[in-house]
Amino acid sequence: MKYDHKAIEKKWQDEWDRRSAFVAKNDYTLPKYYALVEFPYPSGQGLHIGHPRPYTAMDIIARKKRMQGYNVLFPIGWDAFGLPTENYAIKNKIKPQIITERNIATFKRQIKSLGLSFDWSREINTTDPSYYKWTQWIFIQLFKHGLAYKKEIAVNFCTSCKVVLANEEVVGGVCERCGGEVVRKVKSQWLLKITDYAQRLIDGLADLDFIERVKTQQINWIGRSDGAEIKFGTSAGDEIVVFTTRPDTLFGATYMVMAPEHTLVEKWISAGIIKNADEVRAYQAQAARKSDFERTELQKEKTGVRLDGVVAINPANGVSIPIFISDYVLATYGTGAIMAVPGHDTRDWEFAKKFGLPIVQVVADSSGAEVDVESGAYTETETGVLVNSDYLNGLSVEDAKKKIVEVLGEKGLAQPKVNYKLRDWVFSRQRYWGEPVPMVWCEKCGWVPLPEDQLPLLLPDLDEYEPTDTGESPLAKCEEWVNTTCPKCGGPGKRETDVMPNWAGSSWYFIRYCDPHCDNALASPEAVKYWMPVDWYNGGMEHVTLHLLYSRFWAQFLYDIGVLPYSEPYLKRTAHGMILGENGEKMSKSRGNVINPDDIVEEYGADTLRLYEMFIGDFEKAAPWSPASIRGCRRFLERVAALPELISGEGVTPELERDFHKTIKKVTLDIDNMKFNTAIAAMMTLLNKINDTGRLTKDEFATFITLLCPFAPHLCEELNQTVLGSSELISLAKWPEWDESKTVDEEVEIAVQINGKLRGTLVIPMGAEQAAVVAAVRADEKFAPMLEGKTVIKEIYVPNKLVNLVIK
RNA sequence: GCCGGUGUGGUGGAAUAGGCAGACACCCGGGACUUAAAAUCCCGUGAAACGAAAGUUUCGUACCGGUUCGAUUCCGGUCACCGGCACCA
Repeated sequence: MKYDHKAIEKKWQDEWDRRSAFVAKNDYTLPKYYALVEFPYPSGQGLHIGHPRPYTAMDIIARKKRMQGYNVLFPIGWDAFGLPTENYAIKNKIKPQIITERNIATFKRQIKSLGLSFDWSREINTTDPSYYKWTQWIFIQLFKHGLAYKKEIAVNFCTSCKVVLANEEVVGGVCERCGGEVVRKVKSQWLLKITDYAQRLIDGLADLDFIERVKTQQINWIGRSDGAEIKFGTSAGDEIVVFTTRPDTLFGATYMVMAPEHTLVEKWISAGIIKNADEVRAYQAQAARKSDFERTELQKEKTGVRLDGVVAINPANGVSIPIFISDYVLATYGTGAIMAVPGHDTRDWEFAKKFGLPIVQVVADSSGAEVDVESGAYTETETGVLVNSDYLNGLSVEDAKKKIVEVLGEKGLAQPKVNYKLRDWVFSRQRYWGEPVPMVWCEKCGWVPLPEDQLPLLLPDLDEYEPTDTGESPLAKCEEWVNTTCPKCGGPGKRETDVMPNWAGSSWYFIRYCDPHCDNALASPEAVKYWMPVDWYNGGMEHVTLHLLYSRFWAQFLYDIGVLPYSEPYLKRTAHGMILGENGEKMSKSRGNVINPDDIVEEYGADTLRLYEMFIGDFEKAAPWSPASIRGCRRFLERVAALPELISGEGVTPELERDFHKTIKKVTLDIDNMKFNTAIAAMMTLLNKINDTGRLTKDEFATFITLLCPFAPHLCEELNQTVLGSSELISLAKWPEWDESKTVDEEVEIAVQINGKLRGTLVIPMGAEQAAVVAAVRADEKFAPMLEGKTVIKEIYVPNKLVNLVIK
């Protein structure tokens, strides 16, 4: 058969559509399988050559599961709210709705050209009011349960996008999206209390089949620290509470540091206690001006100001110690104040050196010997032993931690405490192209959520989307929309003008797929119970601390309020590696190494592109694009297309039959382990063997194209129809099974070693006994002379692999 | 600095409950077919040395060392690169 991919591919894509081949069945008695890929943001650039990699991988898994008899849900949709579309709208004076529609059309055409077995009847779009109605509904539930609240906070503000960013969106001190400068600004924002779920988000990971690097990255991001809170008295009468993970070192605390924003500073200045108030104010102002970027840049040199006129008292020994403010102490973590132990903390040591503060050693090495804390902090905790610490002397660090909290705890001065790095999720964006927050401000009632029958709260149709210079949302200009009545008291009210971040819609989309047209719930409880949780979710590493964490948080919340019957949405999570440019660098316009998938589909066909993206290397690792290598995949498919010429009526050959069983086993297991590259290599090897054999049976040919079908479905459908004369879809055929006994060869070639060095090979019957193998080696004309006159002092035999004779 | 990952031919990559390193493919070289080229097919292809040849030997999985009959795989140390976090007390 001449392999004309252009004629074949469109034909079968249409045929799959016509027969609704991949539509998931709503028969909840069938065994189900839910395979999920991260739905794309339909950007103006069109599909990236990286997209087909995870899509094809999950497509192969979905197709194989379907062929194995599962009712498979493999859905797709569009995560379409977001800044790039809005920025494009501003620049080109086109409505975001229209741009989004266009981009989706392009993406859809491109994705369809790849022959992915998505269930298009369940296509969703986060910007569709029937979808974001339920995003808004979830927000209201969060509000009703006290998990959404509005607060004046210092937020990350991108000066270029003019928008507030979540901590997760600030990368290296600059805006993740545009690279613009990020400054801190105080604004009233909606926040979601993800911190309430910090521990559950850690604990939940234990039983999930997530790849290890995803788990550790989430755990590190949540950042649990076990320690204690300790109260320090002051000469001003107020108490300073600190959080520390090293309460054992309390006797070594020689000064204290508070964040410049700490409320006590303000209180003491107003009370006239602080004598150098001007200096303190100047430092506060300077710290507030610094952007995150400057803070990290300037971190080498410690700065700070001593509060003159007030001292603290170390509760362990009653010693008076000075108090400083410094921006190396963060207002947002712990209590915003620390006890400084310069002998055993690197940061405190640097600060103490700079300000000439005393450095006291309270931990010695395991032998109890003094260590030098003048030239650097001693931070060893495993083997350290306490010294200069009264009743803690001689204890290990671990024991001392417990003891001191116990002793001070009795006086009410200390208690165990757990802290997390995770902060609440800043949920407001002062932009246009997002879900409106369904809340009304009423002077009398405060913030009031819209009643459910007023959802969705539609995004008004504007002509101007520019954010204002004050950082207010463009919606604020739309007075007829802003001014409304309070749903509670009927008095005048004003709508919230900020919109949700683009992480909102993607935090629950996998639930909507279960029942995408449901109009009285996120999805019907029966559908959710049947389809959820997602059996296998593949996505990028870049979403581990954002989307993946946020969506687990929402799922846990929805479980708590009885909407989801499972608290964890995804059973299994894997991550794909990036496709890099030919030069091994990340693909980008500026580097000029971008490959357009349309060109590849046009020249080689979708089947070749699919095959190549799976063959390129280890699925989890990044791999450079190679225009030369892709030809090898095309050649393989051409040889497959030529295979029918070899079909003969003669029976199977036992050797080839064994090769088939081995290949079925290998491909089946490799797909389950995402080892697509070796699965393809196995099929290539089998094809080479068929060509060497020179003939194969019709059944064997059918088996071959069934195995290959998930990888190159168009060609296999065509061969199934034209060569085998089938009117059924091979995409829905039964997956081949192997007979274990037929995967075993009768004879096997083993390695023969003498003194651990390879000396040759020997063919022996499969499963031969050690004595027989050694005898065969001794009798062999090649090995016998090597053994002559020597004594064998040890025989090592690994069945069917190797024999090693140690001689003297 | 901390956490995680990765280092294998000219290239992408195989092979680790320790057991014939380099599967499969790309590139390259030689040959067949062709007036010629492309395509296709066949053969070769880690390096070095010896040999007329079949072949033989030595070296070789970032580097140094250890355990073992045997190490790409395990252990200790070093270096390089990639990703994440980063004054989190």
